[in-house]
Amino acid sequence: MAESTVSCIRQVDARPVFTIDRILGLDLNRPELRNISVNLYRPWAESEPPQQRRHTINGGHDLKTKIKEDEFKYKQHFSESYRRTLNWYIGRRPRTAFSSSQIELLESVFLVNSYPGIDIREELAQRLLLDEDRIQIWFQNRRAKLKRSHRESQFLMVKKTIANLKDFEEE
Amino acid sequence: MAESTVSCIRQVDARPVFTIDRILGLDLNRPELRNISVNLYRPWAESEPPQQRRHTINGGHDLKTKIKEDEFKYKQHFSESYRRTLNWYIGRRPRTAFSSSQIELLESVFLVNSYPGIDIREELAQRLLLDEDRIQIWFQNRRAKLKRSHRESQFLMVKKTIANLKDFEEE
DNA sequence: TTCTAATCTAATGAC
DNA sequence: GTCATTAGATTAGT
Repeated sequence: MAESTVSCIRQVDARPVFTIDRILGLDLNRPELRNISVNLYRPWAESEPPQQRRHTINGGHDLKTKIKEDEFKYKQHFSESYRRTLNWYIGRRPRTAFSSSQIELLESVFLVNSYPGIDIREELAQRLLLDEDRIQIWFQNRRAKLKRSHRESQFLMVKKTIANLKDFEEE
Repeated sequence: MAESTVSCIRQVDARPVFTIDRILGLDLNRPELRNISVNLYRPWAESEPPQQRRHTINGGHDLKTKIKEDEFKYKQHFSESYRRTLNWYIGRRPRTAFSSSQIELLESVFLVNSYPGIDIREELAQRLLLDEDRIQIWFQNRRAKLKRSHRESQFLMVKKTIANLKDFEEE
């Protein structure tokens, strides 16, 4: 179980009272405090990775930067398999391509209810042969898109109004 | 902000064809569901809402209690999604973007104590020039993140074990 | 390039 | 407090 991880933290936790100063005084660079790693759950990664499947908790930034550098370095030799490995390394789910019929159903549901509960999402997932997770993400992104379009139209309205005011002044 | 809410509702007004039967339960078009005003305390909202305050603090009731009561009263007329829309109309707190140095301190404190008491939270708030509220929320979300990663790694372990068992059987 | 699936996390409300 | 879910901001694939 995660018992070991938990107890590790509890151990540290168990110390009596901390002031910020004391915490700041701690040498966080000590090896036992660094490289606290976390196994990420990547269900779409089918086989065992060639490398260790570990990301440091807040190492995402450095990791990404490093990967970007490598990407630039090897850009001309960028093969599909290398990209796949990179993708796995970063740990991103492969992009799902919805079919037009799937989109059609999702859009028609969105028109009526842009916040489907778990029951509706599950039903949709079953009908469309997708994970419920994909459905949820789709609705999240769809709502963001709607909101964006509203913002943009509002902006246009304001711009128009201002333009009209200017015309009025010039008359 | 009001613009998006209004057009959200207008969309429903258009009454498109329903594809999933369960959605039919929602009828946001009923007039009695509209124009329900509940003014909440949103100190970060720049201007006062145009309506009168319907809830005032009086007697032994605090604002939250009173709002809860009214919410219960109207619950039968209140669809979940309408309530949500209403809340967003009233306004969320703008998302706080922590600086990397703020995150750094927060993380270093989290490493040794993931449940800081009010005294430490206040001290952190003072140092980081943030509200104590933000600190508390940050720790809540950080704990949730840690827990999630634990769950995920456990799941992965189970998957691995099962895979190993299969390999063993096939030998 | 644009559009959008995916990710991360601050904020919220239910319990 | 946890937990699920949201919005907002971003990253990255087609």
